[in-house]
This record gives sequence, structure tokens and C-alpha cells, in this order.
Amino acid sequence: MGSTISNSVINRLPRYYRFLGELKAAGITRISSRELAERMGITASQIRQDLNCFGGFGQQGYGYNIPMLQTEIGHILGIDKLKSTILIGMGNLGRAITMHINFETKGFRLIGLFDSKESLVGQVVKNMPIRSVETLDEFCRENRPEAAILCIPKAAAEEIAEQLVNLGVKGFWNFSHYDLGFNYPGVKVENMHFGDSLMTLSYRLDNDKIQ
Amino acid sequence: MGSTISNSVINRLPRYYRFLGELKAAGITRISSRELAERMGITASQIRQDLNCFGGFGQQGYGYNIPMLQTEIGHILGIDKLKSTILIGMGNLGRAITMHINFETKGFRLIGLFDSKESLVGQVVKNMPIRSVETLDEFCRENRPEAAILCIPKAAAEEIAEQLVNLGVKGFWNFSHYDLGFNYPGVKVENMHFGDSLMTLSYRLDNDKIQ
DNA sequence: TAGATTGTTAATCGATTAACAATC
DNA sequence: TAGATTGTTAATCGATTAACAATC
Repeated sequence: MGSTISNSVINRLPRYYRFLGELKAAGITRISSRELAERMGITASQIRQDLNCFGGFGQQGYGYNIPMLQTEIGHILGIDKLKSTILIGMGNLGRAITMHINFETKGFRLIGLFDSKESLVGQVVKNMPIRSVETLDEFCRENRPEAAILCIPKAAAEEIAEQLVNLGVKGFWNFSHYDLGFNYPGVKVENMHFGDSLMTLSYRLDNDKIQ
Repeated sequence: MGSTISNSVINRLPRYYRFLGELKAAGITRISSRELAERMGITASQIRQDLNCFGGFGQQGYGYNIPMLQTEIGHILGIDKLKSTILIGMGNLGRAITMHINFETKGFRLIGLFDSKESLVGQVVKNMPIRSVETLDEFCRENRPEAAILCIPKAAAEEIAEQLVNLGVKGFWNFSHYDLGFNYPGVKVENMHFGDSLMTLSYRLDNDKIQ
């Protein structure tokens, strides 16, 4: 096992996790691939194929045990292994993410907030002080964050990403418009490109009128 | 032409638009598919295939004119046709999106902000008053928004989405954990599932160690 | 004209769906 | 046991890459 799982499969796992969580919350304990497929709007084949990348979690003639399957998928996603994370850029967006996201249920622990604006430094958000980016090196050498969240403009992101990669950061949750991806091979990047997503919606609204 | 363009192609268009914008800003006026491919980390074939879904924008022996190509892609994306949009849910996230996003350069015009919390109603953000969701029907019948941004929890999203679809909203930028997608055929949805993205990053950090 | 690079067709690759034997 | 549903192999479909003739 290892790195042979396709991106398409990995990107679907969180959605499975979510649907199974809802079913569990509704008190349902068992489901067939056929029924789950129907609820999710995909095919039963795809579900069985996807799951069997990681092992046989079902039982013939019965289906899948919902709480067990959810736990397994969470484990595959590594959300039970909290990874230390810092956030750079405490503007509107950074602040909202800090407040809004439940990191602990998604595999991360937010341990530091940073901004370059001196007027923000020292403010406390979610029980953490906003630190000066000047202290980033020191903080990282002491606390060894595995991941970083970039809520800063493109130009700043280029600089900071370089610095963080050198400090051993292995993964980025990237809200900037800087395409980190292929500049640092080996580093994992998940892009949240708001603008790209909006433009895609614009296209769909103006085109494919039917269905 | 019309609805025969694959999602893969459409999802790549905003990134082309972004890269061409940067090249234009750098004062470069001309580029070959080979060189653009190199900069973007994709193949030249893919660029030529993608562009030729919409027409021949290049010139043999020369390449592509950067400003012209960017304008064309913007036009394809429909970002030169502003679509009226409302935002529901003025918590941390909704507020950040209102402040942070440049809607006008991405095909949208934000015309209304809504929240159910009476304590927020009347507050002014970006020169717009936060309105009560009670007034949503009235506002939509008067202003006919084409799109809506959902920054509310799943349960609220289910209700509000139903209401908005009935009021003629044709597209959703969805930050909630409610999977609108297949409940309303014909309605366009772009999901921004923060949690899903974070979990995917978690997987990548814990797995595919090499490269 | 010769060189470069597109537009486009053909070949390859990967992902999704269908089918079915294994088995609970 | 009979019925149901998985795990898995085979078939199909779609997307990406390669190749090359057209043409600026």
C-alpha cells in the first residue's frame, strides 16, 4: 500500500466521511453500497472500488457497518493524528478561518498565528496571540509545525512559502493566488482559490443552460 | 458550441486567466504553448487542446498574443457579464468573503447581505446593510439575484437553498456542508468545502511520503 | 523560403462503470 | 439453504499526451 491511490479517490474520501457521519447521527448502523450510492448521487461500483483501494470493509450479503466504516475512513485520512499548524495572515480571511474551522476534527492543531502588521501583533484570537512574522523562524525551530495556512497576498506568499519550506513545513493550505504546487516537489499543497471557483461558477451560469 | 466542454477544461480556465494576467503585468505580449506549459507545469498539448475547445486563438509559427488570449478567456468565463448575487450568513466567514473578494473582476456583483440574527441586522458592511432573512423573499422578487453565496450551517442551508431556488436563483457558491448539487438539477453549484480540503491535506501529509 | 508553432487527428493512459463469481 | 451484497475482474468511457500536417 502507499502512494498508488489516485487523486480522484482521495478527493472523494472526505465526502464519504461526511455522509457516513450524517447516517450515523441519524442512528442508522448499516448500509449497502447501492443505497449509499443513491444518497450520494454516484454509482455503487465507484464506492466499492474506492473502498477496496484500502481494504475490504464490507461483508457480503450485509453491506457496510456505518460507524466502523466512518472510523476507518477517518483513520485513512489521518484525521486522528493531529498535525501542528500555523496560520500566516490575520486579515479578514485568516481571522475567519481561525474562528470558523474545527481543526481538531480534521487532522490538525492550530498552534500559532502570524501577521506582518505590527498593529495586529499581540491581539488575542481564539486564545492565541497574533505573533510578528519576524518571530516565525524562532517559533518554527521551537515548535516544528508540519503545516501552514497561507492567508496572505501572492507576493508575500512567495517569500513566506520559501522560508517555511526551509523550516521544514511539509504541507500548505493555500488561500493565496500563488501556485506553490510545482515549485517545491515533495511539499503537499491544497489550494483554496476563491477566485478560480467563482469564475467557474460564472462560466456555468452563462453556459450549459440545459441540465 | 455549448454544453459539450468537459469540467476538466472549465476548471483549468481560471488558472490560464491568472497566468496570462501575470505575464501581461510583466509586459510580455506573446507566448508559445510550449513555454506557457513549462511555466504552468502542464503539457503544451493540453493547452492547445483546451483552447481549441473554444476556437483558434493562436497563430502558427508565432504562438499566442497574451492580452488578447486573456481577454478571450475572460469572455468565455463570462466575467465581463456581472451577475447579481446575494450572500446569506454574515458570521466570520460571510463577513470575510464580503470584504475580501473582488466580485466585479470575477463576473459577479454583490447586491445584498442577509443574516437571521437580529443583532446583526442593520449593521453596514462594505456599504451595504445586513438585512433580515425575513425580507429575503421580498428582496429577491424585487432584485432577481442570479446567484447566492451560502455561508450558513448545513441545516439552514437546506431550507434557504430550497427557498432561493424557488425564487429563481440559478447558481450557488456553497460554503456550507450541505451537498446541494444533485437535489436541484439545472442549478449550478460550486462547492467550497473547507473541511474536505483540509482532510485531503491531512491524507497527503500522512501518506505518499516520496515526491 | 525556412523555421516555428499551431490546430487537429490518432494513440495512450487512467478512471468509471458493468458484470459476476465468491461468500456471508 | 436462498438471497443479498460484496470484492474484483473485464469492458467502456473520457481525458491526456503524442504526432504531424497545415500554415503563418
